[in-house]
Amino acid sequence: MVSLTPRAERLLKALIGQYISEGQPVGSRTLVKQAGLEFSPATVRNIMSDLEELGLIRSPHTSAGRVPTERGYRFFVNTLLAVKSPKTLDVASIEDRFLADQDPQQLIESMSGLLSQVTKLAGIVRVPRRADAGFLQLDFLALSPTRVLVILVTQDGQVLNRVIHPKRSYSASELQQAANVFNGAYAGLSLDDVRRSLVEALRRDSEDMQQILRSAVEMAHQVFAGEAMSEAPLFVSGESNLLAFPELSNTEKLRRLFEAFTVKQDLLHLLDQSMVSQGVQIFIGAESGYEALESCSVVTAPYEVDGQIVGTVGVVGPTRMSYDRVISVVDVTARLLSGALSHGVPS
Amino acid sequence: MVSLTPRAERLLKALIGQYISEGQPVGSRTLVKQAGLEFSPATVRNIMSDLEELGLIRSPHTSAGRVPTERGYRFFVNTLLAVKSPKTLDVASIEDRFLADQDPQQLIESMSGLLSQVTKLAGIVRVPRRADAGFLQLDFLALSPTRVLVILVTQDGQVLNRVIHPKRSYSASELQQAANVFNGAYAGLSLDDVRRSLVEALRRDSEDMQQILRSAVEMAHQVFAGEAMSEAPLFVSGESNLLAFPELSNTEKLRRLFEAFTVKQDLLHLLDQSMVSQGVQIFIGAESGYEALESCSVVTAPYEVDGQIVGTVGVVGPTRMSYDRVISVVDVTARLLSGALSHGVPS
DNA sequence: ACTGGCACTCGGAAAGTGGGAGTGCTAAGA
DNA sequence: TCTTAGCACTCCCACTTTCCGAGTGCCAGT
Repeated sequence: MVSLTPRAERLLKALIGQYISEGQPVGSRTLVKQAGLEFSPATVRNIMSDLEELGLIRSPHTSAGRVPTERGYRFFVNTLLAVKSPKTLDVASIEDRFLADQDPQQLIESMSGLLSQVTKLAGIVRVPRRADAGFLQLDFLALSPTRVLVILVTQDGQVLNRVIHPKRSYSASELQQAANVFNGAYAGLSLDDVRRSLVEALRRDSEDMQQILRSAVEMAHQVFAGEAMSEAPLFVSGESNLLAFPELSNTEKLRRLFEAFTVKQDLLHLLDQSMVSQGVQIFIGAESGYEALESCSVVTAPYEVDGQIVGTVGVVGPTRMSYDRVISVVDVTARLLSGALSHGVPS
Repeated sequence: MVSLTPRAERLLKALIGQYISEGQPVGSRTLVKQAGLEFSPATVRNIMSDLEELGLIRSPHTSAGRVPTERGYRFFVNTLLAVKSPKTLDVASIEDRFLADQDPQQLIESMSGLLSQVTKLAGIVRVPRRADAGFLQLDFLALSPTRVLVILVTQDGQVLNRVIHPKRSYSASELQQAANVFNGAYAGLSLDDVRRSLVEALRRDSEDMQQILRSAVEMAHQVFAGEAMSEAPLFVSGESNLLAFPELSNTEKLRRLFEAFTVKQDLLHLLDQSMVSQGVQIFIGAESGYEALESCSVVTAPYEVDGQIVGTVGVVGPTRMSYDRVISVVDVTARLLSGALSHGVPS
């Protein structure tokens, strides 16, 4: 890690701050005026020259000012950024969202909208993978002689349902009994394990299985094999906020970016990375490793249920974003979400 | 309605076709060559002049070719467009989507993605308003002593669920009984009517109500009053396809448009309009009445369940779109969807 | 070590230029 | 009377030229 003189640090910080708020290359004169520095433009130029050698800033061309490089941003967030305690206004508007009593699932999904509204950037949220959730119970509900509603509930309160058309019709009590037997047999496993067991059970096709359990397994399998189970667990909101940034108005870049929002693959990988460790993580520009995100930064923070990291919330915006504010917003959102999820949702 | 000589019609049709495929103003010479017309550019110019007077085409400036006006497009789709029977390729790729056995709800929602993929434009779908659906049954499922899962099933197969925290804990059999009583009391109403009845019942707070029904009403009310009931019933997919069109690359217009996709209000109104009558409807440019859609056209078609119109599918794209193809795709999608929904979903 | 001064560079806006595509009009031909 | 060839005209667009100003780097003086 580079180390700078205090003066150079101060300068860099002022420059990045100015560039973030204005979006224009910053010249020595402007910087002196704007930051109220007590030395002259010429001195500033010398220091800038040093910073440029270190790769922290660069000039778009000879007679423009300087703009931060990705490395500059990185240095900035690593060492210069006093993580601001979030504006009370922001916290209040975030907390408001948690007052509404909601399903955990819905609450989590709504976080992307919340983040995009507060930051005016794109909000993203990675929800817990369904397949990893613990199996709580299954129920069969007869809708009509040919249609049965299968309801799958996980330990963390997610609910999945699907209407199936069983081979023969079942009475309500048969269904009840099937559910009971099934729940007894698969209690405590993860959904993924249950799915595997079901496939196994069907493959063996053993005659020794209770008739009623066999029916339950067949019906349940239709739910566990369904695509709802493997759906990409990623939500994005407020993409259109990004249209406001001139540095992203390059049509081709924009296309790539929106493509990434649609395909979700890359973002998902990125969010998976951020789930391995705690606290806010920041991917600046090319650091994410995905071309589509090259002039963007991603700020993420994982959230937990009862101490276990289960997902991530975050924000995507141009590299020129208010890192201090965004970081604190993402951080507090993740914390509040963890809190709301961990001690249940009070009504 | 204007009437044109056959020759003028032919010319207009060729011009619009050419403009749709190339996106450039069309000149007299180009038109003669491209459309293989047997008269000269000069004649074409004369006819164009007439068409311009009628307001069907216009020149962006003196020495450019002509482009269709909205009125021109309107005339085109109204009288010149032989509604092409859809390409077998398109139909096949659409039908493929229906093979997968799905929830009606999911099937409907997936239509927006389907339409956007097939047309390379933005696909939209208005799903049936939950509040209008017929109430089929309600069930209570104890998850834990303090949490009860309420499952609401409508006659058309939609399922809505929510976890609530009742004041006191109920046994499984109590819940069962409560559900039975409730279902008996409210059978056959629409969800909206049920909701109203519940509010009423709670307000009267009558002592003469059975204790068990009263509990059921209280718990049910939490579901019926929830925001899930009033959620905007509109899905949009493939917005990013629209970035490919140069005529929409104007950043401000684009912002407006994407804003409309996010807010949904305006689009919803538009789709509501299209639900009143059968068959494909087309809103060209300003015809929609919404500024955000000013250089866009919207093609919609309602879909039905058992002869009742319940929602709409559609496509949003630039006014310069392949109306023939888009119309047939939207039409066949709506038909296939109606079909799939009406005789149940075979597995 | 800092600063004022100064020559230099370069991008971007403004103004000028030429070419080409397309038009409208007119007059001649079918 | 309708069509067409010819022609003058218009106007955009792409290209160059010019000019200005912001900003730099360097040097010499404090």
